[in-house]
Amino acid sequence: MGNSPAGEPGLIAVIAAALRRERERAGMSLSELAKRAGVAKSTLSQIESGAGNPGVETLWALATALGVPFSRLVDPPRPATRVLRAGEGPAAHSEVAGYTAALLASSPPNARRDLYRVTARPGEPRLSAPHAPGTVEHVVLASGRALAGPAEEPVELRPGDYVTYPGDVPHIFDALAADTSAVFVMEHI
Amino acid sequence: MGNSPAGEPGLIAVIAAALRRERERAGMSLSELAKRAGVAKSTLSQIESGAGNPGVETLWALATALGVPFSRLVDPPRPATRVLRAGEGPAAHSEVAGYTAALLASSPPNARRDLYRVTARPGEPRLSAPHAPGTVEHVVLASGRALAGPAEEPVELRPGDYVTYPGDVPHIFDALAADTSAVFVMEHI
DNA sequence: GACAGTCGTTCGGTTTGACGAACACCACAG
DNA sequence: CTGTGGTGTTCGTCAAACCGAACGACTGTC
Repeated sequence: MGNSPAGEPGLIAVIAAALRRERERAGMSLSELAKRAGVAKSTLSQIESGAGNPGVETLWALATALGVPFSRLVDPPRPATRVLRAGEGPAAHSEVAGYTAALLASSPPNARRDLYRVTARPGEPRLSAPHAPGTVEHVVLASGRALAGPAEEPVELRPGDYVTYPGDVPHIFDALAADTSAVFVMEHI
Repeated sequence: MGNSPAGEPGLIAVIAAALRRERERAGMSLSELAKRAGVAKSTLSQIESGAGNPGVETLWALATALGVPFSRLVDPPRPATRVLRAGEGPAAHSEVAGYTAALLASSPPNARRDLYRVTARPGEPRLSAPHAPGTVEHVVLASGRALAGPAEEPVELRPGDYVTYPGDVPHIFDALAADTSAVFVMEHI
């Protein structure tokens, strides 16, 4: 099951560390967490010590007992300070007539939540095909005016307005004024 | 391991469905996926049929072979359309002299990623104490001018500028012009 | 000091997940 | 009709995850 490219900690090591970290953050003892999760504390002890390959139900029980999402136990963190100026062309950006989308940030692995800056010219509505099921989009209008949301029932936005909607249906972003810009957050849940 | 509140599908059923869905979306046969992931196809067959409690390493191998994040196999989706107007006071908002922060969206359980809209008046810098370790903040300036980032080395932002930095150190947001507003994304990774 | 209450660890026994081979099924080439 | 290559399934074996109990260590309380 070669998923440990030498340098990396390895999956179960990550889980072990995350589990202990979250447990201590929650101020629980090993015994207490084991009891709450309905797991033998011997099992929990072994998992935290990095032994073996726990079953998903076991891990799930522990995660919910800790009150944290499952993914926090498997995806490690990662910080850093980064600046991107208004004009700069970032990692990835798409551009069609009068519409530019700049990818500001995305979370590994395989991008679960992406942050975009969008600018659009009026008169050229941007219709997006449905994304993967479970996707959700958030839009905050920074300037101008726009029509955004599901294609069937878009919402008119003014600066500061916010709308969220499922991303797995066709959706639209249509600038109604010059200098229209917005911040997009796209979650892949 | 009572994690199936009657109405819900149950964890392993969710995994089974998600696995089959993702596999078919990737256009892979059961045999092919099994081989790529280094898993016996009998094992994969049983998992997809909803049998038993697969190990995390097995699931991880399948997820990476499918090219999808681990969490997509365990966390089911959830949509909804919601609008919040610029002036509206939403779910939660803090307000100190000349500084308002409105919580636009947060992801359950226990908020892993929050979306804020912030407006600030110049001359009243907002210094935030460190958040939980692993927190990361993203800021996109919508209007005005501001100094934002880690307290030791803030960055001057103009409309459209973007900065990201660790949230577990003291950080600052200082408006430099009237009508300064920004969009905040706070991740708890 | 003796006791009760934690903490987290280690030790047999039972349950069960992962494996490989054999299986039935279908499609197509010969 | 008989291979040959593909699908996804079921079977028996073995390793291991999970469990409960027993363990030593450490902290109070009477």
